[in-house]
Amino acid sequence: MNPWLIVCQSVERYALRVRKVNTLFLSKPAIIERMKSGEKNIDTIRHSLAHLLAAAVRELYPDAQNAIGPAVENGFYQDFELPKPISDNDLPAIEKKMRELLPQWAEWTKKEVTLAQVKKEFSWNKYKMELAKEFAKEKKTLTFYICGGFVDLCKGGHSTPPSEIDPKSFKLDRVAGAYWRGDEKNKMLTRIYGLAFNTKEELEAYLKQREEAIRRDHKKLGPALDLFTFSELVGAGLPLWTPRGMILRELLDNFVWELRRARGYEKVEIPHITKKDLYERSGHWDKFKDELFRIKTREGHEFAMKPMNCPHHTQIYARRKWSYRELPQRYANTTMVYRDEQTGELAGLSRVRSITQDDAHVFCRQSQAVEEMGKIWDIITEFYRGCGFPELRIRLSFHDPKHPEKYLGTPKVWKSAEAELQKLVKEKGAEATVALGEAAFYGPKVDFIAKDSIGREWQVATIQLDMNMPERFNLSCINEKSEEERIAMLHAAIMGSTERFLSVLIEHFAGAFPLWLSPVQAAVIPVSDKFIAYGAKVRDTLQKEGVRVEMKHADETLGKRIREAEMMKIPYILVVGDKEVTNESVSVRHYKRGQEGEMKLETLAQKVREEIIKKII
RNA sequence: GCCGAUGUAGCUCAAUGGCAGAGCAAUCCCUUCGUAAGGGAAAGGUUGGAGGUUCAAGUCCUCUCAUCGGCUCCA
Repeated sequence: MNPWLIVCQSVERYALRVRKVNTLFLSKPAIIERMKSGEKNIDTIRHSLAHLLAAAVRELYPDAQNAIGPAVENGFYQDFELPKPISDNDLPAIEKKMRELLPQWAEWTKKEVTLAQVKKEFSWNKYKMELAKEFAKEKKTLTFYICGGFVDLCKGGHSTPPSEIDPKSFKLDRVAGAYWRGDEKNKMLTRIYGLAFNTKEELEAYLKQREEAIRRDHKKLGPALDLFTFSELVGAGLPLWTPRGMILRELLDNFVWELRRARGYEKVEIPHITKKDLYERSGHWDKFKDELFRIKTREGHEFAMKPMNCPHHTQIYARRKWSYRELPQRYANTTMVYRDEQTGELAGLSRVRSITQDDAHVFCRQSQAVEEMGKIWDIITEFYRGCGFPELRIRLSFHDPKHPEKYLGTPKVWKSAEAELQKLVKEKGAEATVALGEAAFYGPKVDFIAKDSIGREWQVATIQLDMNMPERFNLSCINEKSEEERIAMLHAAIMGSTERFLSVLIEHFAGAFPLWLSPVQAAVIPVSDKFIAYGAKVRDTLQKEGVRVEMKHADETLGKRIREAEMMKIPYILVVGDKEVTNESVSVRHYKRGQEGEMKLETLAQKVREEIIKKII
């Protein structure tokens, strides 16, 4: 297999894994195209630096075997099997060696070789040998690329001589583990990541952006703003929600519910456990048994914590026979699901074991499916607009017509559903990319991708058409001809996972939420405790308007109390003293707009109320 | 789960194998202040947990839990 393919596949898997769609990732053909063209570009520089890294490591650790080393987003990496583990602390020495070698790397030499020649040159390196044998089998030309006396088995893609690379434009970043060829069953290699850009300035800009991302990290900001916490006693991946965090969660959930209610959704509720029978029927027991938290009753019966809600919801639908006139049935349910994720995968709120889903399922005739999807679409766009993501990128995940066997349902059903989805996109005046082969086996999807304030893209919502569940649970309605008709089912989560959505939201706003979402919307600060009575009046007036407001007592200096309110990112800081008492006013300081001066209490209350209702960002 | 790193007071961080410390927060006292840190006192610890080496362990070793960066997986 071509090492580039391995790289590209792992890059794609990475993108999927974090469900973060990074525009900087090049598609597989694009990388290969650029490598082939040999044009001077950043990828060839990065690729060359990977060779240089291999050479430096081989000099410092003569027993090291280098595996593959491609260009990736922001830089490059090289995998090694090392006699002794190394850590980030060893990177400066390797980096120094790279810079030392750099001037000697003035020219690339390409040499076509036979398998015998590879065997001779790389007898010490089982990874290169494995690749070479495979290429030979596939009748590919084997090539050596030599630079600065360092020979590597490589497909090519080097234009700039490394000696021309600015030594300050690259930097070794970190050490990580990676499986040989990305396969869990294979040996774990040591991967050294490097950063590389065209210029020193670009590298510095990237490092700065990364710092910005760290500043916004929800794992730090969440506890700092007192939104959630973790406990070692409770366990990894099980966030605990504080009063302030709960305000946020409820506001978001109510918003979703408001949008749903207007479109005919009804609330349902389900237990968090079930007999295993439900998942045996749905097919999840077999396929996902490793990820189920299982429970054995004292009588020996096996139960499981629910990892999803659809099977439960199907049983609400299945409680009786339905006339086609009563469809669609739309069930909404915000509830937690539990998945036994691998500990190494858990990360803040982005990946947890107790996941809140704002889940909804629509049970409808197949002929109604696209119209219902349109309604969900509207909910999604309105919701995300209200949360500060005015523009969403849309991806239609369709089936791969070359492999009809991989999908449930007839090609005809797929074709017509997909054609209608295309029509829907047009009706909505949206643009969408079509991703063939990205559909679930049970139906096509519409995926929504949001861009955050520092340019990162996140897949946030999806609408899925499910032709599998109705089949497995024999869900139907009685149609006009008095026949049993198989229905369709839609999965309609808006936030998807509340936890994951909050992680994106916290980072998007760097914790400074829009007014309507702020757990505390205003802080009243009396200049001294002579003004506590008036402060209380201000607080009560705003509270009557539904504003979440706190008063900060005067046992600390004014400056300090303002600082505390600022650090908690409270939108309105209202200072009251002599002048304000006389004028029935407040002195307004806004967390984004700064000092706003004196304002009549009445005027402020009205203004704040309006800002909340209109969900101004 | 795998590779690597980290874990000291609520938070941020000190401490050659030799008496576990500072700032902030919390508490109490003084201060009553006009837009991002007023002053003082007292308190806060089984150094994540368990075991081991040593005259002596925060420091070295083993196991374990948690966190971070990756890998693998994800309905």
